[in-house]
Amino acid sequence: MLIETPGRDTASLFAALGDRTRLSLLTKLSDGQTRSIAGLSAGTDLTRQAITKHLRVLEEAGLVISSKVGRESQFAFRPEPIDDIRAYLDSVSQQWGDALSRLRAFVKT
Amino acid sequence: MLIETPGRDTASLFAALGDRTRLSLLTKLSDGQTRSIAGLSAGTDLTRQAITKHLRVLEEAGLVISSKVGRESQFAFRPEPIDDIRAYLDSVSQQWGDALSRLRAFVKT
DNA sequence: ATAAAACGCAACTTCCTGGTTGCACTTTTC
DNA sequence: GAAAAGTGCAACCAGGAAGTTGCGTTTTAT
Repeated sequence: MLIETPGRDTASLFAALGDRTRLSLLTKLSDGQTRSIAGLSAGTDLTRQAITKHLRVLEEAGLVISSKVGRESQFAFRPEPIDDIRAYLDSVSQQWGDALSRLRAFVKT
Repeated sequence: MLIETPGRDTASLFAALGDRTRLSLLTKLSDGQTRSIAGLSAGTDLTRQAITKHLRVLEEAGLVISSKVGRESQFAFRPEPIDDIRAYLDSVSQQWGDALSRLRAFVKT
């Protein structure tokens, strides 16, 4: 059987999560509450602009969605891409598990 | 309840996976077979050195382990960190799920 | 109607990343 | 023992990422 090469978007997904600030933003938003940029910047030692950039990265990865409400733009968590990541982890884990099984069978012989 | 901020190493784990080349290397190695740098470089359009650098990144993240055997260094998949990633995804998903539950309960009232 | 809040855009800086090349070193192989 | 295979190390380069500052625009509040 062919080894399935992971899609390019899977890598970008991981890359979007590969930053402490973004990870923390996503963790906050995962409680289902919608937050503005100012709200997400409060309590951070970063600039509002920096937070904005990170949010755009998360949005491009599909992990977050934004909509303008009045003068502020609200961001919300979007869980769908998480499944893609799980799918990759599962495929890797399964291959690894299969290898272990074969190894055990071989040793027992 | 406090929102648990993800550890800094979780971010580096994601970062290590946030590259197509590294993702592909890890996918190959996840079949349990040990491979040399030359073996992993074969079939790639990249230099052996580039592959080496990627392998070092994976190794620092703990996703791979290496050992010198004669003149070549063998790399093997290391599944433990995968659980850390799953743990993060689960925590995020659970928070999200809880939020949905509360929302449904509220609407039904 | 003014002031303040919340944001977008753009320029700029700094640092990291992905990648290459060149060379030296150690093991194998013939 | 000489050639070839497999690496490691260091320098170097281009481009992208993270972050800041400055300024203009649109809403909201007083």
